[in-house]
Amino acid sequence: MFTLLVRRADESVAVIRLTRDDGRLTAGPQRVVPSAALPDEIRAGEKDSTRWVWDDTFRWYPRLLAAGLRVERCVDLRLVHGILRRSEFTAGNALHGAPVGPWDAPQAAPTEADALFVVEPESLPDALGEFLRQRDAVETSAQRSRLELLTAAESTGALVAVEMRHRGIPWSAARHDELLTDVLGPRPSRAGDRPARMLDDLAAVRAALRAPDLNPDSPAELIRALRTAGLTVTSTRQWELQHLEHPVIEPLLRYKKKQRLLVANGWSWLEAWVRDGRFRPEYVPAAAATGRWGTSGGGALQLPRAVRGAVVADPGWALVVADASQLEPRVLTALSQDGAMARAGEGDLYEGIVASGAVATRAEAKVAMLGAMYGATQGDGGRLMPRLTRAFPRAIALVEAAARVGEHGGVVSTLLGRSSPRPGSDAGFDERPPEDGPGQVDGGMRAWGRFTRNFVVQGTAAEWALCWMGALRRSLTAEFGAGSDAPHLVFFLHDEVVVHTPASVAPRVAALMESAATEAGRLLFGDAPVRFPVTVATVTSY
DNA sequence: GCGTCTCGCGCG
DNA sequence: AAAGCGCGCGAGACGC
Repeated sequence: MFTLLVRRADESVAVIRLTRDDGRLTAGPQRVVPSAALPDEIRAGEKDSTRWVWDDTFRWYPRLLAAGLRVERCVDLRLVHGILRRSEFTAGNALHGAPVGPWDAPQAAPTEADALFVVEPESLPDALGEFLRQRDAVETSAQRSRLELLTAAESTGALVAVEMRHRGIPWSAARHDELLTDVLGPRPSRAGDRPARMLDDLAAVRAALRAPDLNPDSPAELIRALRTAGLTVTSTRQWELQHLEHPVIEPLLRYKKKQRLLVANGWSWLEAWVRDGRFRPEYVPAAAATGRWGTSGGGALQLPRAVRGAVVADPGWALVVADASQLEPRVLTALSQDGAMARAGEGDLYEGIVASGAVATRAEAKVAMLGAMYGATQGDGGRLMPRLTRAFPRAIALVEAAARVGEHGGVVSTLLGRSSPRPGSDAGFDERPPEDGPGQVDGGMRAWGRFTRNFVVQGTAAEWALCWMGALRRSLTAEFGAGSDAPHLVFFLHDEVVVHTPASVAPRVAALMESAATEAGRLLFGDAPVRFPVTVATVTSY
């Protein structure tokens, strides 16, 4: 049922099968095979539907994919260790609160498929012992089924992360260049020169401020020039500038917008990150404490809408884009079992909140919900809180309780058992919470309360998204296989997925995305009367 | 000159 | 209309 793979110092691989005897997990004999025999091991294990156990998916899986292999299920010991060590659901177990060790190492950099001569590092120490400790922590937990689901979803997520990088996002460099040229003007022949359509804005800015040598890219210089022109500003942020009355504002905001596009996603970005028609960001599971993923390389987490048009399906293929509508408030509804909010969410959640009479407009409903989940105290969000509390007492009580725990240095957990770090500690367990006078909650602790308030919602939403993606991956494989001509995930961003698919089967892919969302809701929340609708669009360009 | 911090802004 | 969560990145500012 499990097969542990351990890479040894000489690059051979130890293979250990683990089976269950009278409910006890026991390790069979260790077989050592040369690296070159690993593909055969994988093929044989996949036939038996084994679950591969390894130290770090990012060390193992890129090479397997490069060799044309695919793995259905795994246990990523490093990721699971990170969950179990912090989880409140493992309290009392040896893993709970264990000191920082080799299993807390950051994710291994993915191996380039073509770097065939790089020496593979040996596995993290005592993988078998670590796996048995993890199984013990899960199986003795009072919340075993939730931890089983979370650790399986986390590990499947790691497989998806490596597979998405392997396939890459189809990216049209020509289309990207057209988009840039439309907005900025043609690419300057000399690197470092500003494109033509920025020079107009630059000249207008300099003229309006009577500062012929101004470099608006320097906030310090810009703020001095704005003050000299009689504008009382404390920063050069867009939202502070945009409501000022001065001839410089319009060209300055235009300039800043273009500068941002040029610097973050301009031609140098294209050259750095797009190869052979594919953009391959590295995904980092659980980069955020809440379990949300991060990315590294190319800023895939922040692809501006302005350049998404450069994501273009291959000829004869399509992109099926799905996003979960209003995911976080729906997760809060299900977590808190707030009946009134569940009724409001039968259609568009924000319209439903308006219909409940709590607020007057959809925009207010949205601001109020975000304010509740983020801990707004001022502005429209803060102002609307009392009305939201009256209309949806259970939902609001849940986030308020999470905030109180954080304000007093405590730990909160997601539905499936990912627990928040303690304040003042990156690693999460190694420092005591700051001294907290009786009844006194200072600004720092109030900020931590906003973090724990949001943690339960954002973290549980991340769990839903992992389950959604895992269910989608499974159904895609079941229906279409995993060949190079089969539909496959190419992008994931918190509550949004993109599948690249032969156009002929796009409608079927869209249906699978919707049923996977329903399945994710059932996995987490059983029969709770909360819908998780997804908006699906089939396009040739994202 | 180099590493680190801060700002500003893109995304959810 | 602006203030409240989670990220990554580039450029400039700053400290050594």
